[in-house]
Amino acid sequence: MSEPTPSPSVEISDRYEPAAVEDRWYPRWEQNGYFRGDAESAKKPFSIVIPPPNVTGSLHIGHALNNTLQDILVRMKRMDGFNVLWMPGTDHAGIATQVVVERQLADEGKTRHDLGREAFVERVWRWKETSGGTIIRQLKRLGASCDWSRERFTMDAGLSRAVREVFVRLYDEGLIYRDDYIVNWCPRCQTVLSDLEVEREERDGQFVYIRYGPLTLGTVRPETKLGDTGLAVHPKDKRYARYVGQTLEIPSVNGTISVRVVADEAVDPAFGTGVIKVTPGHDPVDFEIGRRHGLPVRTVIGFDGRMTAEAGPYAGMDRFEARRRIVEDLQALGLVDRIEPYRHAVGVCYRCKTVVEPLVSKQWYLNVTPLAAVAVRAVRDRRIRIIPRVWNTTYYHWMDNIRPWCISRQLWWGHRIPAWYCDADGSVHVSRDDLTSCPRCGSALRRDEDVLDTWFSSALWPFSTFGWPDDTPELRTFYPTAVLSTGFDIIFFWVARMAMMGLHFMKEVPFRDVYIHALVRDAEGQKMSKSKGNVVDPLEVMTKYGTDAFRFTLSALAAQGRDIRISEERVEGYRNFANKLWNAARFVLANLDGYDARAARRAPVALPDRWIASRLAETSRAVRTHLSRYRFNDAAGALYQFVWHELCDWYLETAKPALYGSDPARRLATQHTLVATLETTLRLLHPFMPFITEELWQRLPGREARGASIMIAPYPKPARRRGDAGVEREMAVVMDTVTAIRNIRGEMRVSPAVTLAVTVKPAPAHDALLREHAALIQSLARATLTVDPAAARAKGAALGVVGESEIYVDLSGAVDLAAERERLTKEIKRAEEAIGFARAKLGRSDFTERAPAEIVAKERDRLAQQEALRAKLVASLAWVE
RNA sequence: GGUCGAUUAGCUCAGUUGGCAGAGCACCGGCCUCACAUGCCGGGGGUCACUGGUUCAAGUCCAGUAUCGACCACCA
Repeated sequence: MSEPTPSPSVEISDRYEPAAVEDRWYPRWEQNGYFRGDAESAKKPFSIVIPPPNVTGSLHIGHALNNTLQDILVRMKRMDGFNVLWMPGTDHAGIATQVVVERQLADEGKTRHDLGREAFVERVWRWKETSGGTIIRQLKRLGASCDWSRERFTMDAGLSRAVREVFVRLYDEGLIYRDDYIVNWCPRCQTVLSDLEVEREERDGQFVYIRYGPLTLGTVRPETKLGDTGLAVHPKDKRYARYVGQTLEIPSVNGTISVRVVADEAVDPAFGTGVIKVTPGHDPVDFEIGRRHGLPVRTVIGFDGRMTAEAGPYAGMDRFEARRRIVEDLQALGLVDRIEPYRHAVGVCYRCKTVVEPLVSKQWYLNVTPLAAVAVRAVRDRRIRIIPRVWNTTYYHWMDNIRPWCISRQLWWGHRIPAWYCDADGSVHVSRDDLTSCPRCGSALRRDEDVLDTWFSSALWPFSTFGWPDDTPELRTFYPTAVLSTGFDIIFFWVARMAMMGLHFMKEVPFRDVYIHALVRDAEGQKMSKSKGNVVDPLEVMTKYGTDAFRFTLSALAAQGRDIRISEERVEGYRNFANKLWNAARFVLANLDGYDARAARRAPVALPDRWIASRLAETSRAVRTHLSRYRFNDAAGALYQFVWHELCDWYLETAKPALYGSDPARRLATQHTLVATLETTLRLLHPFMPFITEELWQRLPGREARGASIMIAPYPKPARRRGDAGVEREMAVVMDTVTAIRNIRGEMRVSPAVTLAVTVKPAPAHDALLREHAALIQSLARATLTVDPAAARAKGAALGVVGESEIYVDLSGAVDLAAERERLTKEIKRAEEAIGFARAKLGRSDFTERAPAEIVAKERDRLAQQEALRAKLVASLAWVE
């Protein structure tokens, strides 16, 4: 699938240039079918359904995060041999989409009513066909390995069939019903909203105390006074007990009105005067009270937000204007007792922030209570695991207090409710098939005008996309899905409803894990919003720093439980990481002259080779563990640490003397380790950085034997034995020695160009080891090294200590005595602090007696070590003086 | 009003089951050492918000306080 490896490495730029690489690989992966899930496969399935973005949407940072995380999981599992399906698609997004097209019409000076329903819906479809694919293209740019051959849309034929099937079944079960109830009405959007679609906003208002005959009560909505049909007090409130049951004739702005006084638990006797006016037509609480006590509904505000004819002199007036006028009129009549400023939360429309008007209207409802109980049990039984677990409480709380879901919307764009009314005999028919005449009397039927809440179809997504209600291979293979990844903001809107619908219709959870990722904020911790202008555009970031760098940033920041702040500096850092990897590969490729994989496999490996293999095994193990726990940041951190600080900082440096030296076997073994380590590292990194890893993997030798793409190569498994502890200890001695020498060089300000003369007086246990690796140490520390158990510190030599070994760095009189003294004093102080701490601890009998033996032993070791170190340093300090 | 979370280096944040605090960036010093200056080497810097408690041992567990934040909510 690719050209032969370009051999002369000089052609490779010393900067990683993401654009060309990204353009090259994605189409090939897709064309080769690597993204496809196979419904007939015998392999273990691993499926995820994408949270379908709105067709109107374009990729924002939240999408980028969520889809990056899903892609990491999916790519990892695919490499691990699973039959992976990442099911993509888009949501028709009722209001959002309708508004977009209505706005277009407005530019042409038209409204949807000018077109009529059919033409309007047709126009929305046209818009969807031409402009609806934006976000899909952007997801591809992100590298998302969805099975695009299966892409679905919540309003396509199959899903619409599922929606209708569900509606009919729930209706037949009596769970879907029609009711005259008080709803949240948005006068601007001209539709009902579900409770979830109403947001709370603090607004300043007035608390107006109005005289109601003998009683006084406070209200923030005086205009609803016109709809009052009662007064209510608490049943145990002795102050007002004598009025309960009476009907009072009360003078008001529209003449005398009669209201009945009722006693109801909903009244808080401690708030205000302890009396409330009951306006069943315009307040949810009052509506309930009205129902309980048989108070009539009186509607004084209409769907347009203006006062109705019922409002008499105020008819036609805007509801807020009416509020002001009524207060004035009440004051004129002397009916206002007093007015207090009042700040309170009002319900506003989630889309347009218009104050929602509670109104009584006939709507369709789904009684979710029985479904919720089942869905709660699934989480309690851990058949669904929510990660992180803190969200369980939120889920339970909402589910336990769930109220009927208002599912009808007064829109045109959406799944039209499959209900027909016969005006002749008054019958209602809900049907899977479109009806034309009344099954009962044969008269013409009128179809319900409303559509379903957009979330109704989303709730079916995990099974509707697999072909339900048919019994398909897809459904059998991929349901339930492995994990659902999403933000906490749609736990109620979507996750809870999928759980309910999935369990109800499939008798099985829709997903085993729910991973709730953090919310992405800007660098100042502000929620991103267009109005604030602080939106980070993923596309710009990808263009500037590369997709891999962006993806790696997101995963590195994706710690559980806290919001993410993204900043450009951070992305830049991971751009550098990609560049580092690129250059490491460039180094490897530039040093493969004469490399013969078969011969190399027989070459004897040395300490650094075994060390990096051990570290790589340990890193693979860590990455796997972290990913299995959705700890993306830890996985990314482990990879970063390994690649930069172990592979590049140490192994590549140890490789240089071996590659440039005169021992062909050593050179061969090193080449082999370089190739093998890099190859494995690329596979380990691939889910995080798909593009650069593929590009480099293709360039490494031996590709033909490994397969066509890194995407389908195996995900690294650590060898059975974990890290090789012996090798790591030995390498640590070498590394510590190098560091000690470098440390002296740095502190004494010796130029890196100077080769230092170093004598090591080794600890007996490290004598052979240090001799064996003297050449390596010399190369890494830029020094000439003499290992001599009988060595003594010479004049003009600085002292370093590694464990039991002493290191003398000859600075031949150039040693700055003051600096050396300062350095030694600092180290003595550090040792003494450690000694003091250890002594205090060991001095307490409760510690030595009660702490586990190994902890105590460790403490003793530490003390002994630090004491020896201090002795050496003190002696050395005397020598300097 | 209810619930939950946060408080760790100058900044942004990690810190899985309690066992002398870590990263990135920033900062200081030295380097264009033949993969990389998007780099290399070295360094400084923290009473883990506060108060108590449990424990041999607390950033980690418990209680309370303060500050910030999120979500839920029918006190009109």
